[in-house]
Amino acid sequence: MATGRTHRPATRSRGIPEATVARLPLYLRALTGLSERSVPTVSSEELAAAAGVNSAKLRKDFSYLGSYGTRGVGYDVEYLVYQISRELGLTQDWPVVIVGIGNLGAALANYGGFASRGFRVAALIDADPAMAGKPVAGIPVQHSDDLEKIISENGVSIGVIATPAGAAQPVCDRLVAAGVTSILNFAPTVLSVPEGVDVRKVDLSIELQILAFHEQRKAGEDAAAAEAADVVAPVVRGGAAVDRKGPDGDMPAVMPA
Amino acid sequence: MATGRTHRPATRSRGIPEATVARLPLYLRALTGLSERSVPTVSSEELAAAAGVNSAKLRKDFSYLGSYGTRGVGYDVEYLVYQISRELGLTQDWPVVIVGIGNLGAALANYGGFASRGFRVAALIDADPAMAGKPVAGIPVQHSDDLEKIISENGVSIGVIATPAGAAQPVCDRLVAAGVTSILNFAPTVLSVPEGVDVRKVDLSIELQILAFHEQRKAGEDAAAAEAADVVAPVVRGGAAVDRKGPDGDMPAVMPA
DNA sequence: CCATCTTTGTGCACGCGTTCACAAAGACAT
DNA sequence: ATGTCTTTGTGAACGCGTGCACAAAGATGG
Ligand SMILES: NC(=O)c1ccc[n+]([C@@H]2O[C@H](COP(=O)([O-])OP(=O)(O)OC[C@H]3O[C@@H](n4cnc5c(N)ncnc54)[C@H](O)[C@@H]3O)[C@@H](O)[C@H]2O)c1
Ligand SMILES: NC(=O)c1ccc[n+]([C@@H]2O[C@H](COP(=O)([O-])OP(=O)(O)OC[C@H]3O[C@@H](n4cnc5c(N)ncnc54)[C@H](O)[C@@H]3O)[C@@H](O)[C@H]2O)c1
Repeated sequence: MATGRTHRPATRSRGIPEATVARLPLYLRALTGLSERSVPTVSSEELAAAAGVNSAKLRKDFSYLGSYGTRGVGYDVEYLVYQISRELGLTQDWPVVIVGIGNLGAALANYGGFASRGFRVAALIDADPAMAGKPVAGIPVQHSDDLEKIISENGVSIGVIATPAGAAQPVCDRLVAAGVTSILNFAPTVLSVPEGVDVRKVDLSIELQILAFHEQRKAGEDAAAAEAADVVAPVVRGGAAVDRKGPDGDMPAVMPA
Repeated sequence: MATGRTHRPATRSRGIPEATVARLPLYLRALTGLSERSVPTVSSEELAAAAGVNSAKLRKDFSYLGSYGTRGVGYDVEYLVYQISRELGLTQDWPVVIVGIGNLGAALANYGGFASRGFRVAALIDADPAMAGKPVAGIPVQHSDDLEKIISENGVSIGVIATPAGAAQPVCDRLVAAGVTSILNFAPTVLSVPEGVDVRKVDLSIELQILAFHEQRKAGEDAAAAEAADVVAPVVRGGAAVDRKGPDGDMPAVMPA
C-alpha cells in the first residue's frame, strides 16, 4: 500500500498484505492473553473468535507468514507469539519520541501500553520553555530546540506528534529531517512527507463523525419507513447565497443492491 | 456490519460506500479551512490536495452525494460544507458521554475538537468514588452508578470508553443496555455488541506495531539494497503535478470493529 | 496398518475500492 | 452563436480483500 504501485509486485511476492499486517497486532494481543493463561494450543476458530475476526481470514493471514499450524490440532501459542512478534519487528527495541506534551501527550506518556511491547519512550519534547525539565510520567520534558540532537543520539525512527494542528507540519518536517521515518499523528492535519516516510493518523473527530453518520441513518430508518415515497426534500440552505439544483436529481428511490 | 450478515445490505448505506463516508470528514475539514479564509470555490484538484487524496477519488466520492459541482468552475465551498455536514448528520447536536476519566479520558474531555462540530460532552462518568463531583474540563465527574440515568435523561446515543481494558466490556454492555448505539473504544479489547450497535476502536499500540513492521522492512531493504540494486526502482512518474508526494498518510488509523 | 476425525492451508469467485481516461457540461470570450 | 477552455461526473478496467468450500495433512483410535 505504501510504495510500489505502477511496478511489479516486487514487494508483494514476499510481502504481507497491508490488511493482514493491520490484523497481526490483534492476533498477537489475543495470543498473549492465551499465553498468560498457559493455553498451549488454539484452533483458528477459537483464536478468530478471541480476535473478533473470521476464522478463514485468520488462516489466510497466517498463511502469509508460513505454515505454522498443525492440522487436526491448531497453532502452538508460544510459537505463534514469537513468529508474529518477529514479523512485526517487536523482537527489537523501538525508541519513540513524543512531541507536544499537553493533555494528550501527557496521557500518552503515562500510557503503559508502550512498554508492554517493544516500544520505549526515549524522550518527551515540548516547545513550552516552562515545561522543560518538568517530569511527566517520570521522564523530564526536553525543549524542542534539542529535537534533532535527541533524535540522532537515541537513534529514534518513530515519532508521535501531539502538538496543536498548526505546529504539526513544522514539527513533522523537523522530525523527518532529523531521521524519523515513521510518524503517528494525533493532530487533525494532513501531513506532507517525502517518499519513504510512513504516516498514520489518529483522529478522534473523524471517528465521531463516522459514528454520527451511521447513527443518523439508524434514526432515519424508522422515519424512512413512514415517508418512504417522499421524494422532494426541501433543503433548507443556511448561509449559502448561491441557488442550486435540488438534490436527488435522478436518484432511484430504491438502489439496486 | 461488524459481524453477522443481515438480510439487508447494511454496508451500502444510501448508496454511499463506507470508504467514502470515512473520507467525508477529511473533506469537511479542508473545506472549513477554505471557508474561514473566505474562498468561494474550489476545484476537485485543489480540494483533493488539501485533503491529501486523489482528485478522481474525491470527485467520485462527491458523486455519491449528488451533482454539487459546476463544470469549468469547481465546487461552491459554503454549499459543499453544508451538504457534507448534513450527510454526516452534523447539523444536529450529538450528546456524548465519556466513561473512564483517567489520563486519556481527561485529555478527551479537555479536547476542544468535540464542540467544534456538533458533538457535546453531555457527561463524564467514572467508577472511582473519589472522582465524583470533581470537575474535569469544567464538567463534574459523575459516578457510574448513575450511568443508565445519565444516558436516558440526556438522550445519549454515542459513548466513548476510556476505561482499563478489563472494564471495557462490562461498561459497553451497560451503555448498550441503556440505549447507546454507537461506541468509540479506546481500551485495547475486542468489544462484543449486539446487532445494530456500531463500534469503532482507537488503539495506539496497534498503530505503533504497524509502523514498526514497515520500519523493520525499510531497514531490511536498506541492507539488501547494497547488492540488489534492481529492486530499488526510483519511481519517477511523468505527468504528475505533485512535487512533494504525500505517500499514504491517509490510511485511517482506526478501523471499524 | 487402516479408518476416521479434526483442522489447516488455499484455490476460487465475488464484491468493493481505486484509478484512468474521456465525453459532456458549463463558463467565458469574440 | 460559435468556439475554446476548464473542470466535472462517470464508465470501465483493474487490483485487493474477503469468505466459501474442500482437499490434504496429520492426529487419534482400533
Ligand atoms: N486531547 C485529545 O483528546 C485530543 C484528541 C484528538 C486529537 N487531539 C489533538 O492532539 C493535539 C494535542 O492535543 P492536546 O489536547 O494535548 O493539546 P494541548 O494544547 O494540551 O497540548 C499541546 C502541546 O503542544 C506543545 N507545542 C505547541 N507547539 C509545539 C511545537 N512547535 N513543538 C513542540 N511542542 C509544541 C504545547 O506547548 C502544548 O504542551 C491537538 O492537535 C489536538 O487537536 C487531541
Ligand atoms: N493513556 C493513553 O494514551 C492511552 C492510549 C491508548 C489506549 N489507552 C487505553 O485507554 C484506557 C484508559 O487509559 P488511561 O491511561 O486513561 O487509564 P487510567 O487508569 O488513567 O484511567 C482509567 C479510568 O477509568 C476508571 N474506571 C475503571 N473502571 C471503570 C468502570 N468500570 N467504569 C467507569 N470508570 C472506570 C478509573 O477510575 C480511571 O479513572 C486504557 O484501556 C488504556 O489501555 C490509553
